[in-house]
Amino acid sequence: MEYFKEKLVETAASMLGLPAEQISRHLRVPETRRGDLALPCFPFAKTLKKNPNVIARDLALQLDNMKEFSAKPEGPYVNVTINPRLLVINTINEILSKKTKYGHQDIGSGKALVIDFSSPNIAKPIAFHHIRSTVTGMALCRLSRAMGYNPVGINYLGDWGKQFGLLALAFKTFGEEERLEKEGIRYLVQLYARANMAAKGDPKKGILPEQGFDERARNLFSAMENGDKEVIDLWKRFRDISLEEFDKIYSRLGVTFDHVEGESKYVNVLDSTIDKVRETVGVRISQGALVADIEYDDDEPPFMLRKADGSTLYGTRDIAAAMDRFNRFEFAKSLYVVGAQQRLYFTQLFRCLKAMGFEWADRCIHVPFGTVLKKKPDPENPGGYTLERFATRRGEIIYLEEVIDEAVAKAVQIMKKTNPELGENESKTVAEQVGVAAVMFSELSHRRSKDIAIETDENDYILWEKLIDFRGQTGPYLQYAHARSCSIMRKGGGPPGKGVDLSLLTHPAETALVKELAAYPSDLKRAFDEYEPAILADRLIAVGRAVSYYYTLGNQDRDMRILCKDKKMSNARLALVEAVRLVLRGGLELLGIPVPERM
RNA sequence: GCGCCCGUAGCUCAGUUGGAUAGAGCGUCGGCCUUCGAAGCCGCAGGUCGCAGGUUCGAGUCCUGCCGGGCGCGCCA
Repeated sequence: MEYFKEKLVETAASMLGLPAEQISRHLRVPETRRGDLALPCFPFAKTLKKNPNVIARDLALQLDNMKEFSAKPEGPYVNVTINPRLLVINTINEILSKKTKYGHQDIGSGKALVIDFSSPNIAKPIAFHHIRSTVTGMALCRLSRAMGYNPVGINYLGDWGKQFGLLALAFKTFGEEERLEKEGIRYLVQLYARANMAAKGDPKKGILPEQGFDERARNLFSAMENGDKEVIDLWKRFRDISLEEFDKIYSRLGVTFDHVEGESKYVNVLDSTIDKVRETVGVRISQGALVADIEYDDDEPPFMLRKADGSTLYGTRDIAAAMDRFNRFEFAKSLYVVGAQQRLYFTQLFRCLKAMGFEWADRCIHVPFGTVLKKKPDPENPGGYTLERFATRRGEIIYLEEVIDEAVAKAVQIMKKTNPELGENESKTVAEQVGVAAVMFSELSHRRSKDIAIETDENDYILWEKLIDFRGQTGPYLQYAHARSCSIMRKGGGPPGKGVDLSLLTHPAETALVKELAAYPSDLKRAFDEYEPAILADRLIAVGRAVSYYYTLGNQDRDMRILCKDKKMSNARLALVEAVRLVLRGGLELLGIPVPERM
């Protein structure tokens, strides 16, 4: 496809005497019935001082004479159809030779691209909302590798901060050793909820905060920062318990990191970090706290480095971490896949780094995403609904593990009916893969900026059938399309060797399918450029749809089957299906979604 | 109150950075299993693109003002 676009732009540019860039900016994909590419000529009318209809007519004439295209003017548009024979041959051959690396590029030329993602807080379980940063971050790692970067995935644990003072205090005052031993992280959640209650109370329920609890927690965190052994030992236990729990989920999701490190890594350099800020941008005391003296908008809260009680905040640790990352990796880009709530925070962090004189501050990019909300029926407005947050501080939480389990259970159920002949082992593996795909893909199929609403009934019971679906635009749908392509390849004896006549592929369903494949590379690039894996997900859905339709043609008409009587035709179709298989597989792998060969 | 994000079919979302008659999935209804895998395919119905102005050859897309929702706005991360 890129070849044809370039060819078109090149000829148009030389004919009109305009820079190629100006042409390609306006090149469009029109409605399918009009052709494959379209060039509106309004934009050139002014500079060339010619009637756009005339420009279109002349251009169409020229393009129509080339072997690559047929073209006709329609008013001020040139509609171009790529020679289907060439497009089919060109696209399929390219895929077959590049395999699952089709569409990959080397714009990164091996430079490091740091991705800070997942980054859960210690002592809290991985909740459903963590799916966002985790899956998006993983996909961005793989996408950046496909674009020639060397990704450095960092799981930057929230393993330092006041909440550990709170938690340690809770454990010391009313913790039960046996329960911590047995229940692990789930017990920590309860402790945390109880600690929060003690510290802040619950105005809704009329519960008052416990006298002095919050202050004692704060003191305990200060003690931690000063190296108090008893608290630190406790903290280490909480951390170990958490990491063990996290690993279970990461391995189910197939998520890996190049580095797992947390804020605690920087406790020893906090003073020198603050000194560095002081020397470069300056600091001042504001309401007892130490803040960075950068430029602020009106009413903007200051960027805080040290609280009035002397303990530090995450901002200080993030400055240290950013410096450390640049020193270690000399990154070309450094992405922070973190919720949109922290937008203001990150603009301040980057502004501060920039003011400190680090030119690489411009390479730091916050990749934000929307919030996970609860959507439930509105009792005051029948038929309507309300959106609210999950009250994690009160212990209200959806465990990601639970969601995956639910999806896997559903996959098991379906597979009992549809594919009972799979052995027990494979069946179990595949059900896991399908369930995981359903959960992961539902995240990857929306633009990051959208909030996610989990539907519940009026009693907060999750409507699982709305959350987990295997039909339509889903992960399992793509896995299914892929598994069928594998099945056909198995029955057809694998991809054909040399001497395949791809020019036999002239059926509209075949050329339509090839066009979906041909659009893959540019969408891959765009998915990376916009840090938006959903663009790739959409592309794969389009391929899946086109190939599913194509398969179905063989139901009515045996001559339309891939494995038809005509050997030459069959070989050509096998080549096409192999190309589809490679694209689906390559694309799903980039999204981090498992790709079973049967299901 | 101020700032940022979102608002497109009953629901969940696309819409290639300003181009032609706004597209998918789910759901509803109706079809296709003597299947190269029905987790599939086809069809019908469903839209004042939140509202009102503006910019121009052209606006779902840009600007302004409203409306609705989300998020943020100092010692949490």
